[in-house]
Amino acid sequence: MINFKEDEKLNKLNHSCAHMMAQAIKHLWPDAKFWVGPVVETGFYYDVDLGEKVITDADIEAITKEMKKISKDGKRIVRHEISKSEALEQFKDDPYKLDLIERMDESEVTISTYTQGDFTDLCRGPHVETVKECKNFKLIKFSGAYWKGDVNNKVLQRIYGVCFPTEEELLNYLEELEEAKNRDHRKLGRELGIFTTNDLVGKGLPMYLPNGYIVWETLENYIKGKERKLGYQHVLTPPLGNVELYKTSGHWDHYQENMFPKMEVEGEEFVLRPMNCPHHMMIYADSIHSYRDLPIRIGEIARDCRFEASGALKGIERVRTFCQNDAHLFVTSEQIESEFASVVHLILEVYKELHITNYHFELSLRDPEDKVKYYPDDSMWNMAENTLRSVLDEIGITYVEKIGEAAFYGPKLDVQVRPAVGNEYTLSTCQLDFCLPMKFNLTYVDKDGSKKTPVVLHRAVFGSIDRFIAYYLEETKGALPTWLAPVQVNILPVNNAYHLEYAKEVYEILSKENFRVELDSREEKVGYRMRESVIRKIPFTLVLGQKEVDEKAISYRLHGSDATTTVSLEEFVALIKDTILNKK
RNA sequence: GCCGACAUAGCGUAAUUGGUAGCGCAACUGACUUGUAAUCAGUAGGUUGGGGGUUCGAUUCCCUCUGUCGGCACCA
Repeated sequence: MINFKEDEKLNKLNHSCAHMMAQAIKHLWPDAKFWVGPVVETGFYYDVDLGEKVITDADIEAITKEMKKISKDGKRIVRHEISKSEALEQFKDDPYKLDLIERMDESEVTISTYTQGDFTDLCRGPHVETVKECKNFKLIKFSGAYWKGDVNNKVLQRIYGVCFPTEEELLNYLEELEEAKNRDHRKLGRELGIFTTNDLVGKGLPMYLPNGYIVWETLENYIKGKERKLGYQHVLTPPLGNVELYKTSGHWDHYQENMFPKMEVEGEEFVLRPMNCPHHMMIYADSIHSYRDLPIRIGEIARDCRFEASGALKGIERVRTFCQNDAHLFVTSEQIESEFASVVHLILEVYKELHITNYHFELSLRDPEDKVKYYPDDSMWNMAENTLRSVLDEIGITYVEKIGEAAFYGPKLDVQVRPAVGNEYTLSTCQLDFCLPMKFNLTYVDKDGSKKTPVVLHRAVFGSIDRFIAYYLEETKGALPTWLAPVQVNILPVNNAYHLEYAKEVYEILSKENFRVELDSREEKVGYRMRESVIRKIPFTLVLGQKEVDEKAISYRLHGSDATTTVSLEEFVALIKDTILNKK
């Protein structure tokens, strides 16, 4: 997908188009006040204060029409450099612009404006030569948006759009957007029988259907197998706990409003757990540990419940209950680097095996200015952040640093991915934590017999199984690789009267190999059954007729291909085994 | 949660100024006996998301609740 922000040419064009949109809005609503109109990854937007006025579909049409007119008129876009006092004077009627200007320091930035015809906007630029270049645009969507992103502020009207140098590029892009909707996991999830929801059960509480559970179970077994090989031990802990547990960990203070309300039973207060760290801390605390025992790696596919804002819920990507592919590694300070590296390597290995290439790393650091959210210990934070940095640099992966994105207890490495529709999100994570072990007084006995506090690494390779399924459905456009496919082989006898017996033989043999096989012996034409097999995205569809019966062979068609290949049954079994092994 | 839009059969959709619901696919029944993306015919399926109001009459207008979608905010 195109990134408007990073493409220099598109960035400039879209920025100019944002100005043109503002000009059109000013023409239609002369009292409109403007906040900012930046270029983002998905195009441009502008935040506007229209007083009580709320944008409608009809307004978007009117704005579009006015923009076309402005573009056709083709005014030049002219830059002026002005002093701060001039800027304050020029924008004296626009409180939002004044807010921007007042925070500018003349010695550091050149204050500039861009003018096209009757419209001038405060802007550092650059811009295209004339508004004529902005003619191939489309206003995509609109909504309310808090001023400065703060819920306590006024809601401004935000309009998003895209602009391209040519009409062809614009149309191609709009088509891509349409196609993206077809690989939205919510659509695929229903079509392929992966999950469903029900109003009576409640929102954000998906139920996995038989097909979905096959995917789930296969992923779970895969990742637990990987973890076992790396010395992880799996446990099973309850999905709720005493409120004191979360008060001790600090989660209660930080995330109370995002937890389901506590319930009182026989004088005790419980909450549905929003994360598993405290339970795993208690597992560690269950016995006395020697430095020789470390690292101790506790893993669990663990169910959590979070009271997510209703507006945040999305398919199985963002839900109110989910299962994390969680683990906590209890290590000595000398082991931090090697264990962290081991987790990064595991993530890289899993992504490679599953052919995932579309992701990037973010190193989430604390905002030193934020004294409320983060555990107050500068040396701890510096040490933790530098450790993660040095390991990442040594491994040689590229990453972006994000200030203020760390967890309250420590910095983290996040793997970010972009869904078919919507905002980027975190898939895998690995977090360094010096905090919780102290809060729970966890210890191990060191060489000299003294008690030391272990360091904890929180990590999740699949993030949550739920979210991973959402992601992988979209990555594969619903054509899940054979090892995950709910049905791996679909057998179509050409004519039941002559070929059903052989088809049953093949079915038995493949089933004994533990492949997930179906035999479609309905009295329908092969074309009809083939169509259904393709729609269900079954990896292998066998067509068995007289030729195959005579030759004791099978003919198969691979999903995504329209070619048929005929091989012996033995060869076919070997082929599927190989396909499953390679996660293709 | 906030701003806005939407909600018609399992899924996708239609209904002119308000006159009580059509269609396609899927399902079911029968015929056809089939060679790689749709054989033909028939049947059944709806308190138009729930509740309330306006009206002689509401899928249509108003209120409300629930849910979904697009953004915003949030994301341990």
